[in-house]
Amino acid sequence: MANYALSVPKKPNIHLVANNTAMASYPFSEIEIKWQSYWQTHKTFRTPEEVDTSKPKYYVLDMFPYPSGAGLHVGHPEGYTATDITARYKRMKGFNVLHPMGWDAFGLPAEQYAIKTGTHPVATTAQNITRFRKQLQSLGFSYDWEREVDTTDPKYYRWTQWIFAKLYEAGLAYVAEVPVNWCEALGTVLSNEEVVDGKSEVGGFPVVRRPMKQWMMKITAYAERLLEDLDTLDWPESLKTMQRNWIGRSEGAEFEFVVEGHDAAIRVYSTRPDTIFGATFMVLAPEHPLVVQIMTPDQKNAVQAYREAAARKSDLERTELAKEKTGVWTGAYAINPANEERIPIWIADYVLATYGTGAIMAVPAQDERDWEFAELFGLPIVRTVQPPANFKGMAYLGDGPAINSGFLNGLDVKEAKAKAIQWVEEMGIGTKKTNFKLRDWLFSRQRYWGEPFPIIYVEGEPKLIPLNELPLVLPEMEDFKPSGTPEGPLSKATEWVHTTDPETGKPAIRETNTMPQWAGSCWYYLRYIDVANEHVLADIDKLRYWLPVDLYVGGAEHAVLHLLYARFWHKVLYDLGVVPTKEPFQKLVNQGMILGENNQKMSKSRGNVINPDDIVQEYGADSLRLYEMFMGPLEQMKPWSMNGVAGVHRFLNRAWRLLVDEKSGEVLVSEDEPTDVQWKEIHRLIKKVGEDIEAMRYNTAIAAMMEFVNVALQWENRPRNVMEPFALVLSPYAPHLAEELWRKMGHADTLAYEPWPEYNETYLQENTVEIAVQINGKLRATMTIPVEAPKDEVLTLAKVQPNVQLHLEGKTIRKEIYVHGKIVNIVAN
RNA sequence: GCCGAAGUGGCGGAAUGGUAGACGCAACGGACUUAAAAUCCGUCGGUAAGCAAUUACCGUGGGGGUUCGAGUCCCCCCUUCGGCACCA
Repeated sequence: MANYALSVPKKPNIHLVANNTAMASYPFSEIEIKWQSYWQTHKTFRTPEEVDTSKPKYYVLDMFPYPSGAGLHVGHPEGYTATDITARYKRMKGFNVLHPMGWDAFGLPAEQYAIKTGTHPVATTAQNITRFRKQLQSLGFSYDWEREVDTTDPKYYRWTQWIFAKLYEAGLAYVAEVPVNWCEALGTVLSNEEVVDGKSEVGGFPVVRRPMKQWMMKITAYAERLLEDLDTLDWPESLKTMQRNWIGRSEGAEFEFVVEGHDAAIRVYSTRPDTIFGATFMVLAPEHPLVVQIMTPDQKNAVQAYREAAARKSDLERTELAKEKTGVWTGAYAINPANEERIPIWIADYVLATYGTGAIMAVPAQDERDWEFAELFGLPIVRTVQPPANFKGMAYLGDGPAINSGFLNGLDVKEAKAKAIQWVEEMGIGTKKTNFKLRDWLFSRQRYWGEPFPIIYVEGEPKLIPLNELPLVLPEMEDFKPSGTPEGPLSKATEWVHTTDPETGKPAIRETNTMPQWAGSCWYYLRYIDVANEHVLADIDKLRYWLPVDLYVGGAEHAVLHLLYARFWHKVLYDLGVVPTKEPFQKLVNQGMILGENNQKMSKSRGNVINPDDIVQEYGADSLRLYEMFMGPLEQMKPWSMNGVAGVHRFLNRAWRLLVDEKSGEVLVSEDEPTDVQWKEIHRLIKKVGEDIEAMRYNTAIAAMMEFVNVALQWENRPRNVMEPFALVLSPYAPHLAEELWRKMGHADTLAYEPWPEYNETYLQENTVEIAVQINGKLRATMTIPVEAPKDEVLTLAKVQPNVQLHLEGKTIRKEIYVHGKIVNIVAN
């Protein structure tokens, strides 16, 4: 999950410390510590286990962080501040709010640190969590800390294992032989990220692909639903598109070509069965099982050599490096069932063994890849869709009438497709078929620091351990070094590995792989709802009240994997009746990345990393929160600016001075009845800030508060009826400062549950308004008029403006437009 | 290559089709100060004219279009960022 481990500051930023030692500030440190401890001791943000369910609820979720040794990054508080503002706002609007935080603490860095230093991951994880919690608390986030989850806690991963067991029982978890990146020199399996150009990232040792029995999750069984239900979600359209592409649904037909001289047929998948008359050759994936059977003796050597070369290449090499098409003829022919033509059968690695049937009918005239291949090897090309007259390209993928296609001739693509499918079915050689790009999910990791599988092998067969034995706890180990075999480090815990089957008493061996980091993050949002439940993953009534998550904020890097895996598990749990909703996250927002001051990605090597602790110390948490929101729209990528932080800090100082006399420390509110102008300003602000929070336009709400303070500082008095609402609308953004002002204005309690102030339209109405006067769309004057002034009067007034008269001289007015309260446009020539 | 998002002052960014540049930063001028910091007041897209108030023209990546009126809507193109990458 949110992982900024790579971009870590070790030293404090020098220029930051030197910069603003002399800025006179309100006593932010004192105030922030005071209110943080108040909230903690009063359990201000505790969401009780039993809430008044007649009240509306709001579940605001952050992507929980990986507690790296580096501590918090300024990227974390961006999304966390946004959700905190919304959470605080919703509380004031009378919602029961669930706003939890936890730790995605399994994973590779802790294990690697353990290998390097000999410190157990349990110890480093605990340390890192303590540090992260402290840092988050120092920013004044209104989390209910009694709902914390930690994916490495056996009380938590007991349920991760339980969900795995349910998936296994449902036939959605299975064992398959899948290649891993095996590095002989390091004696370990590497993740794809750890392999660079076919060598290990560490040390540059050769890496080979080696098949191994691993757990897979049958996410493909849910492909259709994962695709369909995207339509019901309030997610960014771009993200939904990414998921749709990832799932990659396509419709076509699967049908057979008979191999000449063999009792065999090649099954192909095509989305363009209408082009079957143009199939001039066939291509099989090199791994296709039929290859060995059909290759002719004189082609045998070439075919075998090609197959071996392909087997040596990694997936990456086969796609990224192989721009040029390659392939070999098998010597065999197939019969095109549409026209009875003999067509050669080739093998080539541009056909993937893992998609469709691992074989295609090649139609070069209507497929760019096939065209390229045909040209390279001099294979025939027959157009079966008539391209437009001006068509200059090679393969033609567009619509047009079928040609050279027997019974399909003259039909457009859509009609021809339907008829071809019908024909294939009538001939009994195939059927209509839907395919997905989505593959099953490789769920095994050859690591120590992850959830153990609740699986034993008895006589080589996998079997669930009884669920009442959960959690199956990770064995204590001193040595986390790779085992030297493709087995994970757990294989070295011999006593743990060798066990007996509690049912039969037979000797059994435990699964030594562990689950991937995704497992724990797939369902953590459920556990927050009922964090201490020892009987079920979470109580169904509580789930019914709180689900779905109303707002989920996190980085776009999880657009596909985490969000797809979590949706998958959620749907499985829905089918089991464990959760009441089809989807977990109703609304989702991706925060943009924060760049360094030089507009580059923050990283240690670039020396542009900003440490939140430094900002808190220098300017206070409220300033950090405010700045993170003021930088620009949440979703956008944007660079850090230390001067910008100082700018919002100055604003908070002014807000403080608006209400507190600097010399005496006395509060400045008066009991005067506010003037019309004062009413208007505060009601306008209440309206603007409320609307902006609802729309997550946090930056413009802050601009409005700045405008308000700038105006209010000019006033001679500070009426309570204006200043109290101001403190309340400021509070979601700068909660410490707002609480302190609220207290100074004489309130004994926290403002966290004060009702959000209401604005009154009558105060917002103006008597006069400034409008623009244009001639032919160009601004020539502005004038102030009574709001209710009728059109004739406004136009008359507009025409007597000196500059307007000047521009109308010698012209004839053709048209006069008045948009009420906005603009006059006179068209003249 | 395909899909998606975005291009506005020196910078971050504002603008229900209706006065482009709110708010903030930086810069510059001034007040306060022995001095500096902090604070406060003011100027701040470009060009030209004027002592000046001001006025004219240009200006939201480029080119067309719709409209009384376009940063905003439509078409074409360019650039940047993100995702996918032989999925038949």
